[in-house]
Amino acid sequence: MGRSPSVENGLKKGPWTPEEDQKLVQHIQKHGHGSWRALPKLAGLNRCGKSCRLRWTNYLRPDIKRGKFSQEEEQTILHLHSILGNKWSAIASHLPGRTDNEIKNFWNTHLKKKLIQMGFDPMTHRPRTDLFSTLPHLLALANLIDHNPLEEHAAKLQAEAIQLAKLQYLQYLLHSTAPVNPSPNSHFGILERDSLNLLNLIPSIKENPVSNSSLMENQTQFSIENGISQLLHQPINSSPLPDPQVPFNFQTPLNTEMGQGSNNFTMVSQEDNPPNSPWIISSGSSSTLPPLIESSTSNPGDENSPSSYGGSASSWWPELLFEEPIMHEIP
DNA sequence: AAGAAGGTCAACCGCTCTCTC
DNA sequence: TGAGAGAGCGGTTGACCTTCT
Repeated sequence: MGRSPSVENGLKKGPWTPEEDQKLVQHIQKHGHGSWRALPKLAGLNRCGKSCRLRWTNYLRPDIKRGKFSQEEEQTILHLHSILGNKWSAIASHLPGRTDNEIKNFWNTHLKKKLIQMGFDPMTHRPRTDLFSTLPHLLALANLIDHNPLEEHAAKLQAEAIQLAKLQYLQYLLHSTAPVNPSPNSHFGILERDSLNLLNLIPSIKENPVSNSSLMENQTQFSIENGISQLLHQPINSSPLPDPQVPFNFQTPLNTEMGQGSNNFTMVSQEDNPPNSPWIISSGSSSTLPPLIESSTSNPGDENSPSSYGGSASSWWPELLFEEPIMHEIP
């Protein structure tokens, strides 16, 4: 493994021999490493100090833990990576006996691939923007009973995604059900019923705290709890104009029709969206279903604009079934 | 059984950060 | 305050290993 031995500037490179290891260990045990640059000469090694430091910290240190990563360690890495990103040394500091190099390798060879296979962006830990192509994963994860750490992590993220979509739609409904003088016979009554039904879904977030820890620890990411709190404290008859305090961006005209049939949506990449919004689903070419969110960054016809994906809302959000077309008025 | 393809991981490279003078 | 040296970090490489065909 490693590289073939070579000599550059009189210094040896490549794999370490047992003799070299022994010299390095004996020297450090006796004198400490001191200056790494000076160490090779003092230890009688024909290596550069950097190579010695790497060999010691990644392989020879007595407190190094070898062997397979446990499920607990795997879970920790996933969790920390979702917060810290590729800060391997920072992640390693939370895993006694594991080196940054080892964790980095484990990530690149195992976890990253698994996340990709499950439809997640390994950098953001969010479902990839092509939501409809990853729908099968999403649905499969909903039925997970296996408590594999990765699947658990994935399930949390997917649950978070679904709950976020629900929250977005709920807020849309709250805005759209803002009657000045509600009448029991008006269409608003139906929409209020839908809103209440949606509100009933919310406790599932509290009961099943999705990625709470990571979201809470990473203040730059959207917090579901904050979203709920803000949502539930918002007056029902609030202005239909977007509330800057609410992390969703509702600028959708409300003279759209809730109904059946396929609808096109555009998933807008996370990078294009406000920092508080993990992603945005914007309206696409069809208007038979109210857009969940109108994205200001979406520009149909523009080549650089996000791609459109066909799909029906009820297929990716099975709990929200529209039994009858409901018209609602422009506030 | 043998070659190909893909996976693994130790080690290197180059950049950045921190410390000292 | 700026320059230089040393240390640390993340990305990449490439030889060996394992699995597949």
